[in-house]
Amino acid sequence: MAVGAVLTQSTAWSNASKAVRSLRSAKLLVPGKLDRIPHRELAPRIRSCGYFNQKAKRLKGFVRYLRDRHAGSMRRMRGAGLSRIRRELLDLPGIGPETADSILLYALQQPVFVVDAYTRRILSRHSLIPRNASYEEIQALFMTRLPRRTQLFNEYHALLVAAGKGFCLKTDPNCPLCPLRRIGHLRLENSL
DNA sequence: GCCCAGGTGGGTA
DNA sequence: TACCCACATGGG
Repeated sequence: MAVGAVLTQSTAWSNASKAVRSLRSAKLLVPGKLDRIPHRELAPRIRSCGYFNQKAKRLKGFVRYLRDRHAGSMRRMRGAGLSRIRRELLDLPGIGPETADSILLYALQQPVFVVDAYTRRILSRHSLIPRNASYEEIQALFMTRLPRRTQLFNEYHALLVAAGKGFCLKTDPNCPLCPLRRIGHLRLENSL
């Protein structure tokens, strides 16, 4: 999940998932292996997700951090505490807030809301946030209004992505699972 | 052939 | 602070 979070940066998941499968088939989805493999061998492996030279460096930066700070163990990393891990991740080159929060939510099951381009676009077009709202402002919007539950944040993010892609709304505007209907439950109208 | 995709960081004004 | 741009491939 952490590798996928880096590889999908500004890239369709369909392309990132090919790169993840390539790493898996080569049995490289192991921190120690990624740490030791030379850049020149790693980069071609993840070619399909684009920006492969940058992303190879970012992956190696992440596993080096995992090795040095958390004994190479995602389990140990998880035990280190949410705010500390988030700060550490943001200090890594090529790991910004969305990638850091994706790792926290999806790889470490921490209750953190992931804000992506779809989230920003949807809220902005419904005048729920100003155009220049910061990542943290948007994140706080959700985190102060929803129960802090990993599974709930996970589902909300998935629904926003679905809404962003135009799923559901186009096919059935009355669908009870319509993402925008769910977001309406947040009572965001008076926020920010 | 053109446009865009679930970012990030460095450069410039 | 606010843009602009490089990074790069694959699919519609």
